[in-house]
Amino acid sequence: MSDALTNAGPAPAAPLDFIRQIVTDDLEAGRHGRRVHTRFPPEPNGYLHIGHAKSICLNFGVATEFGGLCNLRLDDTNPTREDVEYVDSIRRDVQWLGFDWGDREYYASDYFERMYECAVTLIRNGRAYVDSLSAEEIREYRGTLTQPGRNSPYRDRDPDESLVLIERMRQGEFPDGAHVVRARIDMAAPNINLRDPTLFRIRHAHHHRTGDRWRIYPMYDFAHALSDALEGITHSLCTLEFEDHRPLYNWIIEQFPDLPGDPQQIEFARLNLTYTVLSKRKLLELVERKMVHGWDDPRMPTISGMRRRGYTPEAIRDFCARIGVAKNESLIDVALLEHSVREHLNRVAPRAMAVLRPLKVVIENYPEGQVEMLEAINNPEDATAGTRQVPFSRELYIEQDDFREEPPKKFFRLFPGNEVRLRYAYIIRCTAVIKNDAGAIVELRCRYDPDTRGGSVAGERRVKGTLHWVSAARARRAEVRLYDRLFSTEQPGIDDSRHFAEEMNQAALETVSDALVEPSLAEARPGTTYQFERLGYFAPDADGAPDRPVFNRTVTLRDSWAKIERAQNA
RNA sequence: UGGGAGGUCGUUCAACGGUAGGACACCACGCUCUGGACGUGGUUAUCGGGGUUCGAAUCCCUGCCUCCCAGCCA
Repeated sequence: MSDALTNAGPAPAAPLDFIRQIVTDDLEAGRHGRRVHTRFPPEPNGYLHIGHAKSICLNFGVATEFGGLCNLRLDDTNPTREDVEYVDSIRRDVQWLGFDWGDREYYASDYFERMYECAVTLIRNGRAYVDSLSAEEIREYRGTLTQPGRNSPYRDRDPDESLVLIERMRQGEFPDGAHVVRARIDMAAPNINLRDPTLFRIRHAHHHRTGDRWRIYPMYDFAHALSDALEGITHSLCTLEFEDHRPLYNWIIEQFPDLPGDPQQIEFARLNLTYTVLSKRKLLELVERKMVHGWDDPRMPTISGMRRRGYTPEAIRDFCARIGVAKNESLIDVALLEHSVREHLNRVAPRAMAVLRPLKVVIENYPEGQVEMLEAINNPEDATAGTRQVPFSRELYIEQDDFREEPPKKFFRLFPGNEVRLRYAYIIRCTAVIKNDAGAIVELRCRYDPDTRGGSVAGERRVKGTLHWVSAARARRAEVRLYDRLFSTEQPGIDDSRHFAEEMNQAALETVSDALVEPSLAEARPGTTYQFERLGYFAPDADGAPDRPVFNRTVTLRDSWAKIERAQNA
């Protein structure tokens, strides 16, 4: 990973968000030994998505801005849901986003032994016990939101007896659910998390890292607080739904004052985005029910999906900076994400010409068999990007949308008798329209003006429209996948009278199998996103072959003609 | 109806007792060999009611609305 990119981020710009404000105050007050140490703690039970990107940018951003460190911690305490495939994808995605955790890649499972010892300590101190109620009984004893719970009959079990039981639980002597280790706090607490929360449960399951060494696994609240303390975390940033857990988090931390860290948990609002879902459960369901083609389907809001779609790490980081961090529960307009993507891609994407729905054009007065190489600018926003040669010939293809036999108002493109410029080439005039027996337009006859060649000073004549095109003889056939928003409703799943999948956008993927692209695109490989002029940004997909490239549409260009047309039709 | 949290332009973030501002979106116009980009201008907001204060989005009281919590998930 390059140093330049490592945990890239500008100095914090004023004003500070509330978390950076807290960190600033902590530093000034000399808290946490004047250190800043955060962590990004995903559970490896799914792929990372744009919501995680927010958390990643926050945790790594805060750490580097304040001269601290951020750990990557895989929170792998539930072997029944987790998998190495997810671990690998998480490492890949965080790195791709541009963040570096150095050698601080930790796993909650590395701490199982210590967590076990902590549980034993709590039992010895009378702060925990082994409960032998069933899951259903525990639920009944817990009470309700408005009624206090009741003590379990095992709550006052002799610590020595609990000690024997926890050891036997560990040895695998009991089936799942037979016993559980619980903290002894307060069954009447108004905060349900304090009503003797479970610390360890029995799970006869194979763990992706610890194998079959353990038959009991710690619960989130216990594992998370201890992991933070063990790693010397100072600021433990998490989402709002854990606000209720903070008293328990603090309780656990207080039980073990000898641990290296004295972390404080701070909660912020998770990201919600319009026209998509950002819950691992729902994303997993889409994958498992094969409603999308895997976690990295370009329609998915996953990091890997966005990467495949052609989004850049810079764009995603910019988006995360723009949305800010607060405690308001917000729903961000996906247009903001698309704006960040366009803004970055506009600066860096090499331009090329491609025709999605070809319409043949014959330049009647252009010599048959002649091929002329025209110079095209690779990126008008970047002078260092240079130029390339594009072949021009008598037979071309333009976009079907760029011709209308009967032009609507403000239609600047080609129509009978009208002149347009062919990008980097000549001004042409449409002289005839050729149709098949069914009346469909199959070909245009045009004449060009040799004095208007692109780039030449002589060609100063002005026309309203400029069209992109490809040479019929030299163009390559390509498959283009046109992606759009995954859901057709702003907040899929908000209406719980129907399943969220019913709100999927059936037009989110349209495959164009016979697009034509300029020859230079034959070299295109995944990793670079191109701008197809006047159409949008497109990313080469690994599904493509040299003779059959495949491109994924990242996002369209802003299209003011589409707006005009919509207004006219309205 | 227990506990926790939150209400500022359409959306989102800011304003830390002193002119409610930015970004996105939207609407005009200009510019353009991408109807892209860029430039200029514009519309729109402090949840309601009281109070404190010279002055309140900010402090106090009160009401209303929204979200989260009853996994041996995280």
